[in-house]
Amino acid sequence: MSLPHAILTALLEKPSSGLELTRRFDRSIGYFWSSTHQQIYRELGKLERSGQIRALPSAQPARGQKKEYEVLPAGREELAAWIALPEDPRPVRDPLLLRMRAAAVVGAEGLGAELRRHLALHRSQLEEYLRIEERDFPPERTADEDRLRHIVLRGGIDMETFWIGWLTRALADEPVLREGPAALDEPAPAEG
Amino acid sequence: MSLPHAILTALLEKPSSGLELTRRFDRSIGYFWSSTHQQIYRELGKLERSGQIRALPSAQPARGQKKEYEVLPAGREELAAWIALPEDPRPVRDPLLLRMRAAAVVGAEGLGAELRRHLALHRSQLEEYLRIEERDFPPERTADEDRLRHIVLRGGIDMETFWIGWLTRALADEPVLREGPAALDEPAPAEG
DNA sequence: TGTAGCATGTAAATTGTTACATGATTGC
DNA sequence: GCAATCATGTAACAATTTACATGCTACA
Repeated sequence: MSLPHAILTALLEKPSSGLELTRRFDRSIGYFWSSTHQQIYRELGKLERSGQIRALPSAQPARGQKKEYEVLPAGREELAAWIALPEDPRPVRDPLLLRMRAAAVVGAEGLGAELRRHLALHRSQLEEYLRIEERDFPPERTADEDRLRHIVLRGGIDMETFWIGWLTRALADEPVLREGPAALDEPAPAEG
Repeated sequence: MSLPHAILTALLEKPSSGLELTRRFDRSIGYFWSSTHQQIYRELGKLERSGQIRALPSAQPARGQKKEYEVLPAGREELAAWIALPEDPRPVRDPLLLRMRAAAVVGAEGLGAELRRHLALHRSQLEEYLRIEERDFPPERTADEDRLRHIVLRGGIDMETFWIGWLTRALADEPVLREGPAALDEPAPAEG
């Protein structure tokens, strides 16, 4: 149950409206805690009612009107307390690993193509992380927050590297995953 | 939405009752698709009503009585079709990375201890996977299903290895994570 | 004035979690 | 008989996803 904490973190980094938060949950914060605008608006309402955030005075209370929030002391305290709270790693729940296990009983038809597709996606995500690293974390920076944020980004980099390595090795080692994605002289596969 | 597929896979590997499935979702299948008995019973009901599985004839329909299920052809087809279905990797949602990002704005008090705790948990999980690998996948085995299941297990091994590497490096590099679990000769540091 | 895009929301359905309830079987 | 354990479930709630609804602003 970390969505409120993700929102508090984002708002401490920079006071924002719901839509601005939504956009930041598509990059930045969103790289390790994804969310949608529906969840965000609902949670902003809860956080406001519980006195952890407030709308900036300038904001109109009308619908369709931009409404910016900032974190109150109670919210900051809640966040600091949460950081130290013991919480075990989530049990893994990964559809791709599950599909491969299923393939062991009903056949790997079509799985090789999916692995190659995922490999491309992870490579592209890794490239994006590396661009961000180059842009935001030049070697000379040493403020505490920068170093911690850099470690977080390295988490993303290492995770993508893990997927790329695992997928590459699986495809290289395993003959049953080597079927072509579609014959070259057939019409292009439809995309939805 | 993969729980039904996880159950179909588990039942194809071996027809089972709800409780037996629950136990296998605590190890084996559960290493990459976790679930609880409540979800499992609910889903078994749905799968039975939709004709993808059936209770074995021997099973009594009484409460408290063991009831074993097996997969019907429709279930096997559904599973085979699902394997080839394009499905993007889930967006990451990791509380530990989020906590570190939060620590960059409100301070890392207590976070180092959590990282060390997680490091120990991941090391122990890795050891378990390596024991399973040694026991179930000796070098000479070469059946298709065994090789695929071995690749899945290697996914778990590589993932734990990634976490261990990232945590180790973070703890080694970052001074603000080096606080003791509680200072031995000081009162607990106040935090504003 | 109409339409595209910005911005904030509501509603419903699904999925996942936590706590509890009930019946059967086994060993004492 | 009774307690422990096996086994199957219900109920209530929380989190997440998907689809839709509404109001504002700019601009052609």
